[in-house]
Amino acid sequence: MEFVERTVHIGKASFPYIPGFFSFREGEGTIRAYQKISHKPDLLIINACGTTHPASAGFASHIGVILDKPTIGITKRMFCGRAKIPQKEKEAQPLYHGGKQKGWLLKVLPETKPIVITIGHLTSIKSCLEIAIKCLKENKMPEPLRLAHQCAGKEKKKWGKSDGT
DNA sequence: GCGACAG
DNA sequence: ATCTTGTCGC
Repeated sequence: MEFVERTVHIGKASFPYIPGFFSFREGEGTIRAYQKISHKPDLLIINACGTTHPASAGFASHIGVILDKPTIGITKRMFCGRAKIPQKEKEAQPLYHGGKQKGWLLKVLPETKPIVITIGHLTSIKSCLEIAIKCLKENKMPEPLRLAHQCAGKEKKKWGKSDGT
């Protein structure tokens, strides 16, 4: 796995952060940043819920439908769903919601809370975990997400705190 | 029942 | 997300 490209969209969020309505706040900025990408990816890893959402379609699913692209949702904590808490390093426990398994809790590193991996759009329960694991390097969060998050932080400082993506 | 609640 | 220093580990 190697870094290929990075694009950024700067803009003010036009909607407040309300759990359950994440797409309204993050949707526009995400789409705009995606449109700038020259080398379109085969799949997107989104820092938000996938199908483990009150409406069974979180932001990761939403963005997948709009772009007609496979997506996986990865977050630091569960928004909804039920799962046993993995204790051992590299242990994965199934995450259920609405009577079906829709993701996993993965204990990436010892001494840290497990990350939440969920099916977003056009991905299977098996592949979402496999892909997430392949994207892990030496940090808790998968490399693509870690770099994107780091980049967002720097851009935010550069452009002042006008509240953005 | 109550509180918490993706970023 | 944001508030925030020094500190620990590879």
